[in-house]
Amino acid sequence: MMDERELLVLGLLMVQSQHGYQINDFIEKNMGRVSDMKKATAYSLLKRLDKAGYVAVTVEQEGNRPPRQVYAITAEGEAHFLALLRKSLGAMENLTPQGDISIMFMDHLPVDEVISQLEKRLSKVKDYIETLRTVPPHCHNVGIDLSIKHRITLLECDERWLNETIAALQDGTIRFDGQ
Amino acid sequence: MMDERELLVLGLLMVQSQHGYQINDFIEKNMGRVSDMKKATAYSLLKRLDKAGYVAVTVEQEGNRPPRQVYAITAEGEAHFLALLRKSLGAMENLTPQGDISIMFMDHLPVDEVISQLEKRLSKVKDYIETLRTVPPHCHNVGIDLSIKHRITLLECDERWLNETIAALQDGTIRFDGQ
DNA sequence: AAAAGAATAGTCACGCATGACTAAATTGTT
DNA sequence: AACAATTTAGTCATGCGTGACTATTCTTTT
Repeated sequence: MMDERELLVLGLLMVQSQHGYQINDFIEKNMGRVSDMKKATAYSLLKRLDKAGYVAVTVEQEGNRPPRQVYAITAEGEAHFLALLRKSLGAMENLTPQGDISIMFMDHLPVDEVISQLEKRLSKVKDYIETLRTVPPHCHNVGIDLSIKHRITLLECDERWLNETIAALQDGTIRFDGQ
Repeated sequence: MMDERELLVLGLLMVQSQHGYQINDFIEKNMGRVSDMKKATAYSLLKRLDKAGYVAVTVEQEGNRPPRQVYAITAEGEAHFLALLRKSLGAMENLTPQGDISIMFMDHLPVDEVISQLEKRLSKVKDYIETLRTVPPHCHNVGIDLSIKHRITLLECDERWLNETIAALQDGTIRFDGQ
């Protein structure tokens, strides 16, 4: 989890040196779909990466604006980035997915309420798939396009599962104990 | 994320009062598949829930063993549990899945190395599906069985995606820029 | 019976993540 | 020209999560 954030920040610095605000801005605007990292976290991560020697900081004065820290990846940083990348590519994500705990305990609510909540979830999933579909293809970067396709594929699978589960709850194929 | 852990602990207490060790033991052994919560976290969560009035603590002395805290859910705790459950059932999980950052940056590695890492990932996914398939059905609790089926469904989808992606990388349907 | 190992039941210091805050410069408004 | 709003660029206190540690009891082994 922490590794992934390190990977993301180092990956952005692999393309070009950036200052803290730029990195945060990019994460919030373009990468909002793949990371929920917050601004303060990006800054503290950069500080840690600097201390570890993976990034080099220089201070830049532009006009009479306040001085900014500019972060650039070092040679060790690049090596570290590649090591993290290999490790993360070969690992299985998602060992403990969020949202499944509530499925486990659904028996504690009446069936019709479970159905209406799952319908809410379903409509959110549909909306999100639509949003992802409208992301324009990123020509010079196969990985980004692949990762978006990956997300869409998994969400479509979840959509199917939700539809089937709601149907099974409605027609009584799935029955709660004692209801 | 924190809500899910609260939901899990309160859910366990909905069935019966437990002491800290029992809860942790249950999470580690039976729930290891759905939560990676650690022992110390369970204890600190219980302390917080106590302070919030959602659980009541009594000290129990058994034989000449050291005294144990026994945690029981209160009426407010049950109400809170049901509120969390509704909220979590109706929410879309997994907005930012782990493991996808590395997909985004795969362009930084040579194609054949990407393929071999994805093959590693694929074999882990397959193994995990096998493990989940051997979990015995839990007769009196529809939710638990459903959540396991959900996991398997999503993992099978990921397995298909990995197979397709590896194939596309191998036969050159997907090409890296400049390679 | 003595020592080693495992199970039981926690505590605590430390590190990461973040909401809330600060503060200057720039742009827009009247 | 004066004032407000927005953008830019951070900092900091606080809270959550956990690895590592403590300490007692129970169970084997030798």
